[in-house]
Amino acid sequence: MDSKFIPSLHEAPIYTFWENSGLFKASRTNPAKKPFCIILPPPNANGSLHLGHAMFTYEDIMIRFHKMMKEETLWLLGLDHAGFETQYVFEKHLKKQGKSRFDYQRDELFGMIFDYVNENKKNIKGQLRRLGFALDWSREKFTMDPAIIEIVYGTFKKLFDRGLVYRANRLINYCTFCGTSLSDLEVNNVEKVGVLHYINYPLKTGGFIQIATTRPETILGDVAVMVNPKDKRHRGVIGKTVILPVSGREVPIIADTYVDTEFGTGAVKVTPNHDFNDFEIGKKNNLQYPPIINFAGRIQNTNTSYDGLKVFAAREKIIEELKEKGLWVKEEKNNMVVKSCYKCGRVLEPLPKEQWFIKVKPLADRAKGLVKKKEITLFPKRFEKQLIRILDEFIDWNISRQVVWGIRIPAYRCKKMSNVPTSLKLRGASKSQKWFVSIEKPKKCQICGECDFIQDEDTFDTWFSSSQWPFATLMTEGKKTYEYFYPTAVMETGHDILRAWVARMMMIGDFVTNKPPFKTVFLHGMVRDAKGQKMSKSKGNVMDPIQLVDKYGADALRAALIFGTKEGGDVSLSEEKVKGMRNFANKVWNVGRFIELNSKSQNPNSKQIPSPQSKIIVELEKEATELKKKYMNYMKRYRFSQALNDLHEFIWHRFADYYIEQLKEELKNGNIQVLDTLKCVYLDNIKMLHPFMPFMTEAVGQVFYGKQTSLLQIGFT
RNA sequence: GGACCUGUAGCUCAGUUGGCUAGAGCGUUUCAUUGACAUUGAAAAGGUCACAGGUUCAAGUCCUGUCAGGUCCACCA
Repeated sequence: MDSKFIPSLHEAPIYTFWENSGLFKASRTNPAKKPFCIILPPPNANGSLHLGHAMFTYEDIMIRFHKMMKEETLWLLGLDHAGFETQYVFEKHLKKQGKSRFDYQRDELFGMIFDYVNENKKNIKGQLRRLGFALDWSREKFTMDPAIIEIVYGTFKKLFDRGLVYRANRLINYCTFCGTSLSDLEVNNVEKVGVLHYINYPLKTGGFIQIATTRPETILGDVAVMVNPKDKRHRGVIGKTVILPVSGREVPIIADTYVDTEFGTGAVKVTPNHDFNDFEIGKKNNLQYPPIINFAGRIQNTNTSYDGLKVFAAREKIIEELKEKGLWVKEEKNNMVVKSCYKCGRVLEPLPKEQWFIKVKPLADRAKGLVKKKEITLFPKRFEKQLIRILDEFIDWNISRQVVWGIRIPAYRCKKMSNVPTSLKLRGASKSQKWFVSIEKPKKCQICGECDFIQDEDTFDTWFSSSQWPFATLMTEGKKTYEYFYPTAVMETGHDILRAWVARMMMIGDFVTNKPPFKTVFLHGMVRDAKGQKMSKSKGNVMDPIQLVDKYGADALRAALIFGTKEGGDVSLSEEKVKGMRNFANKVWNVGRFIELNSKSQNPNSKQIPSPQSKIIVELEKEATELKKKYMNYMKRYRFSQALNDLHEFIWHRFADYYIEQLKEELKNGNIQVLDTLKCVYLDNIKMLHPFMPFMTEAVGQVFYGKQTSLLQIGFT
C-alpha cells in the first residue's frame, strides 16, 4: 500500500472492475429478494454535468447501501433530449458559425442536433462514471428512444381519448426571440420599474376619458375602455363610445368590478389579444379584434405606418404621436412584474395561439390523494405541504412547443376539412374535434378517409416526456421488470423541480399506470459557493465537479457534498471542504495501511494474551457496535449526513486517535487479539463508509479481501 | 399580498420524540519532526444558540410575538 491514497491511481481500474463484474446490473427479478429501484433524473444531453448533478451522490449512497443489504437493486440511467433547451444551446453554436436555424430544413436541423446530442451523451456518461455512480449501464435510456416515444404517444392518446387533452386557442406566453410558446412554469417573473403613461381617449360626444397604460402600442388593438361601475368619477360615461387615438376606431366604454379604482385613473384600456386579464374580459363581453402583434414581435393588422415595427419601437413612436396630438398627459414610474423567457431573458409576449393543453385538475386531485393517503412520502417532510399547494394551484398545461428538436406531437388533422373556411372560431374544445390522435402514423385521413392528413408541426414540451420517465423507462425493459420494480422505491431530485417534474410525474404516472410512480420522494438542496451564494456564470463562482474530482478524487467531492449538510438543505461547497474530505480519505487509507503492515509483521509465535489493555478492547468493541446500530438507523431514515458525520468522528477521532494509539504498544508486542479486533472494526467501518466514499474503501477492501472481491458483494453481515 | 425556510464559534454549517460541560469542517495560536498518515498528532482560544415573552423539573430544541435574511407563488392596466 502506498503511504498516500492517490485517487487517480485507483478510480479508473476500480470503476472498470465494478462495471465488468456486473455488480451494477440488476439481473434478476427475484421475488424472494426485496426490489429497490431508483430512476436517475435524466441529465440534459446538451452540455456537461454541473455540481448539482453531483448531488446524485445521494442516490448512489442509497443504491450501494441497499445492494449491501442484499436487496435486488436497480439504478436506471437515462438522458433527456431537453427539447427547447437543447435547441437553444445548439442555436448558439450555429450563431458562432454565422448560421441560424432558418438556414436548414426541419429534418436537416433535427439531424444536426441529434449528432450534437450524441456527442454530449458520451461526455456525460463518462462524467457519471468519474463520480463513481453505480448505474446499471445495460439499461441506458434516452427520452427519444423509439420505444419511449411510443409510450409517450400512448399517453397522449389516452389523455386525448379521456378528454384530458384538448386543443384551444388562447393566450400563451410566447418568446418572439426563441420562437416558441412556453408553459406558465417556464416563465420568469422579473421585477422592474416601468413607465405608466396617462393618455386621454376622446369621447365621441366630446370630452375625454383618461386611461393609464404601460403598453401604449397596444392601443392599436383595443376593443374597449373599462371602468368600475362603483366609481363615481366615471359613472356617466358607461355605454358611451370612445374614438381610439391613432387608429380612430370606435369602441365602447364598459363596466366591470374587476377594475381597481385606486390604480391609475380608474379607467382601463382592454386589449384581449395581448393581455391575460383583458383576454378574459374580451371573452366575457364578446369583444374581439385581430391580434396586432405577430409571432415575430412586430405590429400587424393595423393598416397604419406602425405595421412591421417591433413592439418597443412602436411604443416610442406612438408616444410621440400622442404627444403631438396633445393626448399624452403624463408619465409615472411604476413597479411592475414583467414575464420573461426563462431561457433568453427577453420579455414574453402574450399572444393568442392554438395549442394542446392538458386538463390538469382531475390529474392533480388524484396526485394529491397519493400524498394524503401516504402512498407517497416526502423527505424532508415539509415539502409535502408545498406539493399539496402546487397541486392545488396547477393550471392547464400547454404542451405544444414550436421547436424542431423534440417528440413530434402525434396529432393529425383533415386537410380537406381545414380547407373549408371557418369563421374566426377562436376558442373552445370543439376545435379538437377536427383533430385525431394516433400512435402509428396513419396512411389516410381518419376523418374523411380521402385526403392527406396534416400532422401538427409542434413538438411536446420536454416535461411531458419526462413526466412519464419512471414508468416509461421500466416498461421498455419488459413486463416482468416493470412489475417487479414499479412503483420505484425513491425519487431523488432537487427541490427546485418539485413543481415542474415531481408533481407532473405523479399526475401522469398515476393516470397511466394507476399506481404512484414512486413510494418516496427525497429532495436535495442547491449547491452554493463557499459563502453560501448561488453559483452562476455571471458571478464567476461556478465550480466544475470533474475538475474537483481530478484534483481531490471523487470520494472527496462526494463526501464534501454530504458532510454537514442537512437533508433538503443547501450545500455551501468550498474547495477547502473538499480538501478536508480528501484528507479524511487519506486518513482512512492509512489506518488500513497501519493494520496491514502490522498483520505482515505479526510474530507467528504470539498467541492470544489477555493483557492489561483488554479493557480498552472491550470498550472499542462496544463503541463500534453502537456506531453500527446508529448507522443502520440513520441510513434507513434517510439521514445520510448524520451517518457520515458519525463515521467520520468515530474512525478518525476515536478509532485512530484514541484506540489505535492506546493499543499500539500491545500490537508491537504481538498481541494477536488486538490486531484481530482492530481489523474487524476497521473492515466494518470501511463497509459502512463505502456508499459515501466508494473508491477508497474498495481499494482498501481489496487489500484485505482480495483483488476480485467487492464490498458491494460482501455487504453487511 | 400568500406560503415556506433560515438566524448556533472568525467563516460554512450539524445538533429529529426537550435531558451530560452546545458540536464538526475550515481558519487562528502554542507545542510535537518522521513512528500508518504533516493530507499528521497533542493542546488552546473562540458562542448571552437573533431578540422578547411563555410552557416545563429541564428549552438551541416546543408555543406566541418582534427583528433580520432567503426561497417559491400570486399580482394593478
